[in-house]
Amino acid sequence: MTVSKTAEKSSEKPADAAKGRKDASEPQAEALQLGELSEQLGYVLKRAQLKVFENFLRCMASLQLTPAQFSVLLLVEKNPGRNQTEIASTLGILRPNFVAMLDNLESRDLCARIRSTNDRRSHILVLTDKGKAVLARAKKLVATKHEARLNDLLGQANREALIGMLAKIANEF
Amino acid sequence: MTVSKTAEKSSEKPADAAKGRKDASEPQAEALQLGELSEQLGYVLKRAQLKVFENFLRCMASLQLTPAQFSVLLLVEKNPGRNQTEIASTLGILRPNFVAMLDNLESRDLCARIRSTNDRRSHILVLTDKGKAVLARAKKLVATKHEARLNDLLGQANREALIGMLAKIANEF
DNA sequence: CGATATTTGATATGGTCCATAACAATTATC
DNA sequence: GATAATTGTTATGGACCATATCAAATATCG
Repeated sequence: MTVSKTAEKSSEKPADAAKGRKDASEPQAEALQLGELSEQLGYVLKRAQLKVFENFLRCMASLQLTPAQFSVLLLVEKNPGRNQTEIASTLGILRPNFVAMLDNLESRDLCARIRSTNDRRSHILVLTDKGKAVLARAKKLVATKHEARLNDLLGQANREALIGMLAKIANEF
Repeated sequence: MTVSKTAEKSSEKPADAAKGRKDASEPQAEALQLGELSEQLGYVLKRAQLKVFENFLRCMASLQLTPAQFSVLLLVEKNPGRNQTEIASTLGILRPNFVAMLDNLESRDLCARIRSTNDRRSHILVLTDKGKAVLARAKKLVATKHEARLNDLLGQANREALIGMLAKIANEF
């Protein structure tokens, strides 16, 4: 799946569908049974991921950062001086698709491509001062408005357990 | 993100990138630090979801069913006699996008559209005999080859806890 | 050294999924 | 009975993903 750009309109709520479900009375077609679907790993994973990305975009509305862009800034900050191929492949982004993404970040003066002196084919990536500042603000927003919501919902211990299990799936499944 | 259709070529491994990382010696650019990324809910969720969908497609290769198609068959089986709007919106699929999906399933004789006698605008959805048979085989494949893998990886208790937390996120985040 | 192969960033292109607008047929509403 | 709403559908555009290909630069190896 993918991130919807417009973050504001959820348009179609997964469960509870088709009718506004007012009060009582009225013809009211009864709700559909999800059945085994609610136990399917892929189904619930996807739904959760969509909700999380949606919330992320809302939290980042003031900074106009998508999850993918945020991950690039984070990785470049943590690993300054790496080239496009290294950053992209670490994030699972194919090099051709990374070009437009960098064009965007560079045009907003958040990061910069610098020709490497060792290997004049490659572009070294670094965050600009503005990029560092924006990333700092983004981190705070994510921590206070996004990740904090998980604690409210699951509790600290469960949140950590969840992240751990997801990481294990991502790495070993 | 989305499901890659070709299921076989992972092409870009997320972590451990850019170099085959043979033994030792050689210039060997050291691995990048993921840093805070590995603690980001959205990042790890997305990565896990991709891996799970990838594995799902491999398990279903013999039946040629995508996660989305599987969910449609499951829902139609559980709720026979519903129309396209009801099934689609329950799954979070927009009606226009559901048309081609049904065209596909119907052309493979897995499900059928039946003009409703009550409301001649709507199409009632049902599984064909072949659809029921295929779905039965799909369920077994998913249970034995897909979901079972979660137990091997996390254990029964953790698996149930994970599904529960993801469902909670999907519904309440 | 020099020919060949490889790597890097980039472009072009096609596929899939997602979202909106609009339409004809049918039904609901008043 | 005129108007509004609903259903399935088509058309269309955007975002994301994947492959092939290219020029420039570098690496490899005879």
